[in-house]
Amino acid sequence: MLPAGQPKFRRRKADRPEEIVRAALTVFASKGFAAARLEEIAAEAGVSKGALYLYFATKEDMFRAVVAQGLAPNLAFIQAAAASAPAFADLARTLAALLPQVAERAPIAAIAKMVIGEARNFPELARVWHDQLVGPVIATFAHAIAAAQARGEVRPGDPRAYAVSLASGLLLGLVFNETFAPVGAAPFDIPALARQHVETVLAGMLTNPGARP
Amino acid sequence: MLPAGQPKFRRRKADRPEEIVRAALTVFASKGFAAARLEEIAAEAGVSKGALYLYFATKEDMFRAVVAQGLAPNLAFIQAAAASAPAFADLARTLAALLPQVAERAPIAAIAKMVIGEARNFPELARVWHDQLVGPVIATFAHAIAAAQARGEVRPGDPRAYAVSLASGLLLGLVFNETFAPVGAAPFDIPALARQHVETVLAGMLTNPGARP
Amino acid sequence: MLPAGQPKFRRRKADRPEEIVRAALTVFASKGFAAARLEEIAAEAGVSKGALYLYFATKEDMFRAVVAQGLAPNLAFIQAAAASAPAFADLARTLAALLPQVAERAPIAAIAKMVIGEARNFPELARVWHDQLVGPVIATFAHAIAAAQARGEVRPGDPRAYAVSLASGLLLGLVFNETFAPVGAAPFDIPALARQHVETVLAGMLTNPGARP
Amino acid sequence: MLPAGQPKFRRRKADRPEEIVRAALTVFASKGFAAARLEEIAAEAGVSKGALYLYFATKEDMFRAVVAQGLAPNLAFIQAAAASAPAFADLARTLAALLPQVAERAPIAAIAKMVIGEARNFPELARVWHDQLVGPVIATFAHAIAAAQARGEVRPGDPRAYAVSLASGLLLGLVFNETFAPVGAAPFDIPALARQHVETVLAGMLTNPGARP
DNA sequence: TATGAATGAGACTTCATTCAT
DNA sequence: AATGAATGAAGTCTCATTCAT
Repeated sequence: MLPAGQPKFRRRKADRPEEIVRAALTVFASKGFAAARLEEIAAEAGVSKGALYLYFATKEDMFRAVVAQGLAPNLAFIQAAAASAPAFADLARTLAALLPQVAERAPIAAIAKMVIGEARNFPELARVWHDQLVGPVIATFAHAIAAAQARGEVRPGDPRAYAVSLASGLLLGLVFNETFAPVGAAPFDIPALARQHVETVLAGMLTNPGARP
Repeated sequence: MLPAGQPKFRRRKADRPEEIVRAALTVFASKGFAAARLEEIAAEAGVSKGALYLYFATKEDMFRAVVAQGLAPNLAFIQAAAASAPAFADLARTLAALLPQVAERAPIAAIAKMVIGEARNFPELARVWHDQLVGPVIATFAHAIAAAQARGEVRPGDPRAYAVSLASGLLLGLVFNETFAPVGAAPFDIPALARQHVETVLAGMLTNPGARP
Repeated sequence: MLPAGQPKFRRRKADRPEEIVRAALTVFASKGFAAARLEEIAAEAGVSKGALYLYFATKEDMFRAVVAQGLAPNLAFIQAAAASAPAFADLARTLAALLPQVAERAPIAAIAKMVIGEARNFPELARVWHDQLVGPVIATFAHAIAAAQARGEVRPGDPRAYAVSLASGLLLGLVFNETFAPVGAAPFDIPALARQHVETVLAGMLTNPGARP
Repeated sequence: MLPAGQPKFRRRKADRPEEIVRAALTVFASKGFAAARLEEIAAEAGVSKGALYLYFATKEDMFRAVVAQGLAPNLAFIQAAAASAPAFADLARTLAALLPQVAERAPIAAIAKMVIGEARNFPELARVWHDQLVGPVIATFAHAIAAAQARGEVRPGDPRAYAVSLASGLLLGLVFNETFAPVGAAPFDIPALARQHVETVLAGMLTNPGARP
């Protein structure tokens, strides 16, 4: 019952969907889709249960929005990195330095966990993630690696497998921390792990690994 | 109703728990804990819903049994491997050759996916898996790596991180296949991936990687 | 097994129904009909669940048998007592002395509690108990009281109500003990309570109560 | 489906718990706890099954609420009566006149039947009823009776047993009507029964019962 | 006759979704 | 736009009853 024209401290309704998606991410990531309760998401978002239905038709739609929202920023990021295609080793090192920062800011790991965990229940999401993010990233790397092999910089071997090798250390570290740190495991220092892993894999891939930093 | 000769009841009490756990694994692994329906598990096991409760008190107990059952064989396997500590590189190569076979026979990947996905909902399971399997495996490897570093065989660096680097390629390949192959992605050849990954990482770790196979 | 003709220590199958009814009484009396589980009755009777169905078609039949079995002995007892109709006061005193003994031996109170508690669920049983036991007993007493009133021994008043007054003390005492003694209440000494109650009521009923014992 | 003008939802949160308890009392009293079905309670209360869980966490909680609700009014009533302790005989006569009215308005008998019938399944309820209602009432009466004995008004004898004798007629009459009237028995006129019973017992208790009304 | 593993209908309970306010 | 009481379908779990042994 504020006098008209005084919406000073009222939250903008335009922000609501984003707030809800953020809350939903938190709950979905910790409980999984089926075990997540809309009541908890509503509470986390600071709105009523009914309000969720003003922005999303169903719980599934909310989940899709969460997953989709995790896609866009990464897509842009990766494409930009790939477009600037420098020497392959530099690309790898740049990503190894940047990705941990991204992972700490954006909830990539949480969303990836959801995609992996619900892939059987939401195959469209698995498909979208593969077709738009995971597949292109692997292809981009594999392409750069193949080019480097042609130039004699990288040893023979399956370029896609090399791409997996490069990315795997960071991902496994993130998953380990997410899964076991809450039950008392000593967490990994993700940036350090990423750095060591990429240097190690690069040293194993390159024909002339001499120039180690 | 039933065709003659189809006994309505079978009496195989001793076999039932194992059959049910196998069926439960299938369903839990594909749907997750919360989305799995006991009706489906019962159908998969070829028994009635009620029969499940002759062997497991609750759905949660059934899940615990599934996860616990995935633990024991791996424990034995890993301990045996670690006990025979040969030169570090040989150990790594041996495991890289054996693990893909194990992973294809036993549903390690499926169970690991469940542990990761439900870690927040079943922290005891995450704890058991860490304390009894994941933690010891990492520790065993880290120990062997540190020893090799002391002998000058392995370059400086965090031994636990090296252990993660070694294992990560296989695991990421398994997860990729589990997640994206059903939606049309080209699956990785797991043994080949494991071999190339371990060779690459070893080449990057060892001070004198000359002796590549 | 045993050589034929040597059934020495085997329980007679002729006793089974009785044993089961006894066990059923115990369980029904403590849990009520609906909350009683056949498994518990079977365990109490020392037989398997399936064996119950060799003697009773359904759980309800078992309950009916329990209630019916509580009926017969009491019927005979009461009719014998009424047949010998001496001076009314002596009848009352005799019963007041005998009934507590009966109540301690036979589970009248337990069965009565069941009849009262399940009267809405098993109206036939309530009807049988009323028509064959409770009604006749009240009628017998009311008849004797009316005769005593005609002889001037008992004051004016509703004979049926007088019958209720005479019986009520014992019954309430039994119910109190059954209900509240298990939760720590000091139980009543039933024979003493019955004696004092009957003497008190008689003293209030009789025109010349002088001859108190 | 619904006739127009019949709102599907009513919003009466404040009234609901009371309505539900009333409905639950009806059903629990007629069926007993275990045999009562929530669907029937919901229908009786005019709400959906799910709505019950907005106000009570479990069926047991609902039962507890029903029993507890039958406790408070009686407590107040009895305490008020005992506080005004006039000559003992007057107290007894006053209660004999009042209690039947109370019993006809409030469902004391129904709730008492439930407490008795479920005492073994819900010992806490039996304990609360004893400690807060039945025990104090008996103690209050016994105290008044002992005082009257000290003044020479009441004959020797166990005061607690006298209290039971006084109360028993009314209670047995109520139970008889509840149990056997539905199957065709002639019901007792409860106020008349209570009056005659109390006068009879008083006449038997008092040393000088001359002043009979 | 006796067993007890197995069944399946039915109960309690949860929660995504609706809608009067 | 927002609320939250209310719904009802669906899930977990219980247990009287059946039947191969």
